[in-house]
Amino acid sequence: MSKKKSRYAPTLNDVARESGVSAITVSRCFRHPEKVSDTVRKRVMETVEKLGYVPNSAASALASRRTDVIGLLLPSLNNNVYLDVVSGAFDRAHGTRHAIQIGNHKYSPLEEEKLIRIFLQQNPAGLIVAGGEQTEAATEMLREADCRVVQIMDTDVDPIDLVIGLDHEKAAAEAVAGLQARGYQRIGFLGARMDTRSQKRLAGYRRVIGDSGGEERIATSPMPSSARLGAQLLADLFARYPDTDAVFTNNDDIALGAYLECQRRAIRMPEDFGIVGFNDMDLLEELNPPLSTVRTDRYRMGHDSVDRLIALADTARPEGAGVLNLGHACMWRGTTREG
Amino acid sequence: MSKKKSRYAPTLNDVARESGVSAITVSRCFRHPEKVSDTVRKRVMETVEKLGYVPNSAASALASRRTDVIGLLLPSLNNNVYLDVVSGAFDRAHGTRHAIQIGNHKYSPLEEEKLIRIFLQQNPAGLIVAGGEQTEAATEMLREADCRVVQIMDTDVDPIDLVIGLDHEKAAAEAVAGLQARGYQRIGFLGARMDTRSQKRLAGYRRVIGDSGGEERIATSPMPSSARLGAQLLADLFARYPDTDAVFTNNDDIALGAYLECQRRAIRMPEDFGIVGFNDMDLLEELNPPLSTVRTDRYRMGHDSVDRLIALADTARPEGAGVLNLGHACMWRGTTREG
DNA sequence: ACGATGTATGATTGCGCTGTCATTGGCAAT
DNA sequence: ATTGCCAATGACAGCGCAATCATACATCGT
Repeated sequence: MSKKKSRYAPTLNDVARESGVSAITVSRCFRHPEKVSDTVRKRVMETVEKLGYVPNSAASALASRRTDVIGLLLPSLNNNVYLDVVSGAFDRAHGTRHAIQIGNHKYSPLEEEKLIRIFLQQNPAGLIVAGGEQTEAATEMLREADCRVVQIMDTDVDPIDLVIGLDHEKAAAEAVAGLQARGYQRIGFLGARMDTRSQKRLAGYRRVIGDSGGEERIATSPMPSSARLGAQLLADLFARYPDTDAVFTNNDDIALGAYLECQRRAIRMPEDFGIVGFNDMDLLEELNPPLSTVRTDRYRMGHDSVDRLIALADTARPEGAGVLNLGHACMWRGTTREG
Repeated sequence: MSKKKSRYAPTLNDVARESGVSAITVSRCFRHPEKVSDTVRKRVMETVEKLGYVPNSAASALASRRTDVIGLLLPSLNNNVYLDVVSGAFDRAHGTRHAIQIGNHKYSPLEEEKLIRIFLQQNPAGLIVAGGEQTEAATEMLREADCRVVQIMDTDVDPIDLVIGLDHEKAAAEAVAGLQARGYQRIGFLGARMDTRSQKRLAGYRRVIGDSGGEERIATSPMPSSARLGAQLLADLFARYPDTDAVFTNNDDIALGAYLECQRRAIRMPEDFGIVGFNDMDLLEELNPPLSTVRTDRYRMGHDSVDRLIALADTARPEGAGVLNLGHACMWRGTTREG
């Protein structure tokens, strides 16, 4: 299975010679096609096809001091939420000259700072960062960066260029208020891996419970989310507050665990117990009864981030800033009573 | 929100001047640290730290004609199976100088060929490709490539360098035989998106059913997998073969759909009906009853691929080839009778 | 008809780094 | 002391491309 030395790959010069133009003209056919006459461009592109020429991105990056890479910094890759973001980002980048480069910092701000430094050194076309937990230094770097930065997931962060996300506290508050409106009175909160967004959802829960003079019933864990953990958290909550009649959960994994724990205990949903999850994973709707949850559009966060970055890439600096709230939707289904 | 021009980033020369050595020595501190004396390396690294120097990967790639990028070509990003692969790959690459670059060809061999061409042009440190559905041209490129290629997912493909996967047909055959051993006699197959691997699982099913003189009961769909589709496929199967007493499914999404459809129809599992899924998603075990399935180790496929590529990167060509079968394990749980 | 303006193309240069080969100095063997 | 060798370091060139400036030619208005 020995390998041949990779054959001499054609360069810009080869294409230029073959099509009887200068190298820079070939380069222009890729970078600034509008500056080349149709006849020449057509001829060059035929040669490109014929020789199987593919631009060397390293040389291009070195000479132009920029790349077509869009960095996507995520706190986790073990989570369906971020898979959807990734999926949206790749779908949008597909077929463009842009490539998505993922970085996974595993919820570590220090690791994130390191990744930001590395990514920025490569002069990316843009950077997408999830969440607002950067270190001082990281924020500073992003602010000074020579590329656009999109912050996704939350809306209540200090915008650098563009923010695309949703209001987690508001979404949580709506969900909890919705439970109350449906007649549930002793509502608990179940949460895992209490990162910033989870904290915001908890804050939303607290606000509504506080406003209505209710008692806070909270079970959380620093562990990553899972259905198993959701079941444990519900068991924990019942041990401390046996009369709890509903829970709002941090996310759908936890909700599913709570749901299954209720089934095990033969607790009737929605009559005797209500559950609302968060994110609206696909399978929830298939359950019997289908699980109520708060729908969020992670796919679009990834997709639109890349879309905006591509659109803004060659634009003058100042415009295009702001906050884009993708919103949320409470999906009241079978695990909650009629409103 | 206007941005400052990115400040002058320190280069190799800056570090060299600052630490009183030549540029090439600084370069060596990164690329070949063993060729630099401890004292000099320590001094250089302190300067690197002090100036916040980060190597310019484009310049490095151009000069050395190689990059530290490992390409990971996948057929989908909407699938937990590949998320696990990605997760494993990123975990292994984390903290090394290697970066993972994902490509998503959406089950299109032509798209895959295009991606392979683009990736190879960048002189990657290695390439990981999922599945064995390449075009002729793609296979040829991989064979001639100047880097190691790891083919993952399957084991029964023609190895280029290294193959890491499992035997889908055998795994399916074991699962179906296991159902028979547990007393199920009229076993169906449910499958979605019938890609190569799905076909192999179907082949395993057919072989066992054929060998035992049973009747094939197959419901498939070209659509992507989902719980909803699983429910539909089971309904379809029941419509055609009402006396079916078990199903082996293509994957866990389909299995989950079938499972929920059984619940809806109040079909008792495992007494009156058996289900075996494929892949062992986390949540299956939490169901009541827990879903039987075939465990596969996608995380390790991603992880070990990167591990081998890093280990082999600087190694002479010929060794390290072969097939690594990560195996599988039938998890007999609550949706199948005792054996 | 003439310069003014614009459009298409080319020549030169250097981006930051590393491969290659050359040089230096220290040390063991003779 | 001389030779040979190896480890440590340096000088230089060039990787493939695109920014910049220069040039040739066409088009237009007066």
